[in-house]
Amino acid sequence: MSVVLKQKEQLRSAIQAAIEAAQASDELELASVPDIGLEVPRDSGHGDFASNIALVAAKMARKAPRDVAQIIAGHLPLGGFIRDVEVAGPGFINFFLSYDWLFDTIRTIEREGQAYGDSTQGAGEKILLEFVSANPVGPMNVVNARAAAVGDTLARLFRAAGYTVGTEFYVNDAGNQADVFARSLEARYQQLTDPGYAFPEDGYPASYVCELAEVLQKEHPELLEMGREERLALCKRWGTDQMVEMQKADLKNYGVEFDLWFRERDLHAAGALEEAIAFLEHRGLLFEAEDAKWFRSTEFGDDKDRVIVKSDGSYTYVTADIAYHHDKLKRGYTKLIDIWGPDHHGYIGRMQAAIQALGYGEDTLEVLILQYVALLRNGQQVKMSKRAGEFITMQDLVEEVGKDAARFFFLNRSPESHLDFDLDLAVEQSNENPVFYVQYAHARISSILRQGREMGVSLPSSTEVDLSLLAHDSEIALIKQLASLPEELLTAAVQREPHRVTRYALDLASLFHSFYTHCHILGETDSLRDARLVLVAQVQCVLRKVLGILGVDAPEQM
RNA sequence: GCGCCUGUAGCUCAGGGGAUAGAGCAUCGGACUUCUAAUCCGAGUGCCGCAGGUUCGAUUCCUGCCAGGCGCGCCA
Repeated sequence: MSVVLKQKEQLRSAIQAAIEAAQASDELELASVPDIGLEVPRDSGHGDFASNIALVAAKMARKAPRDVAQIIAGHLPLGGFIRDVEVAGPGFINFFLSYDWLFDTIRTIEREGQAYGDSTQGAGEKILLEFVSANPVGPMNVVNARAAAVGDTLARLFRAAGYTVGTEFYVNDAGNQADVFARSLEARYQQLTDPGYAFPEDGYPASYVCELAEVLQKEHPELLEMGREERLALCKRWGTDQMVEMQKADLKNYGVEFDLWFRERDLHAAGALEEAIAFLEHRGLLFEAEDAKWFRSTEFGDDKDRVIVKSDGSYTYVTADIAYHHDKLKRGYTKLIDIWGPDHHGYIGRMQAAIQALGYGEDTLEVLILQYVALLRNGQQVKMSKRAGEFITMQDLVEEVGKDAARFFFLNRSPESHLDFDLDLAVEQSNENPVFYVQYAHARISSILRQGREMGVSLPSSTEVDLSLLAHDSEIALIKQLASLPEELLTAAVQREPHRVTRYALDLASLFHSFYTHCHILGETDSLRDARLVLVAQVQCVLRKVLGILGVDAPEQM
């Protein structure tokens, strides 16, 4: 259990005992004791912890909140771990604790290292996190980049929270768009020998298709000898494979590696669509109308029923997706989380319905919808046109601003907020760029420890130093921030809010920088120097931990 | 028309039933003979979109409205 939780539990029982004592002496009359709320106040002047118990209990006690607080406070034992108590504001009870819990925090981090902040909350739950899943017909865009950052960091947060996690990229290599792409590629291939060859009306005009055609010509010169159908099949297979490899490389370059790249065509080959259809048919959830086969998704709360087999006998996108999600569940995952772009939110209802039709609870599938990303340059929104092949790809972005800045920027916003990505700011190697601010804190600590070693001062163990020397305001604030990590990480995971981690990292870096200017280390007396060395080593450990969750490098020097 | 997201400082955004609503940037003024000044310290800024409701207490929760973005295919 985290130090903070342990502290809260102790306080809770102390408050409970105080209330009981007050009742025993007839000062307070309560039919029952409400939940005892405890929080770490934003303003450190309000103590280490504060409780609103008196405000909540006031009505039941038929007394003014401040009076209730006063009575409870009067029964709290001082001198032990509670250093001081005050009643403040509308009736808060503020607790000032002895510093032991802060020193405990330092020792805990030293003992747990990179495991500090982890929990076992998620034990027993197997989460499958599917994200990005961009069509294998071209380069990824900036929303894909946002999804990649959010999904990857969520996966890391889930692992830290004790969940078993699988990450997957669903490759939609069997649908319409793959066919359009194949025809485009085939046409560009033909045009290499026959410039007059017609390019499909709905084809992809972008130049990467031409470049791909040239590679294809070298690797598969036999294509011209084939029949058209066979030729298109090869273009589709080979072309989407090329795109997948490119996407894989781009994502790796961005610090994101999936456990599994799941091919839609494998589902088709395995007969999984037919199997899913038969399953639904067997449960009486399909019907025929207008020459097509429909899934009665309205049975499970969807707006309208959905076509599963088109009148031409082919399948819709949702058919394959049902089969895919069925496959995930059959692999033993207890929770499916999909991260989608904003244009897919209308799709949630039918997939939720499908999951229930397959016999699983309505909480099984959770869909997180990201919002759009607008790129700004010189304060102006960058206009993009996919049709014209003019758009900034994920790779462009990573090349321009770097992996660390890109990830940090995406993760610095709540997932559901529309995001303005300022390219000029992200690329700036200056104090304006928040990612450097955090990395700089890490590098500064490395530098101190390095110079200490050069001076023959090695890092002592917390048991060898007098931690009570850490009494400066900036030191106390810093340790409190370290103490709050476990709860922050857990909340970020449970609420699916990775931006909490960037905020935590920025706050920690800020507290460290402030400490750094107020407190020297290597020039101080041995005992103070050693205590501070232990402190900054733990700060560095935590910085490395949170940067690792964000997928951002923790440099030794800058 | 229906659905989703958003509306908080000049800008970009956090926060969230409770104490004086925060941060970064921008603006202004300070701090380097000492561990990295990519840093720190200080200063000002707010009908928390509007109107009702619930509550001891609402910027936060509920309802309605207004504004911006997006979606409502036998596309994916």
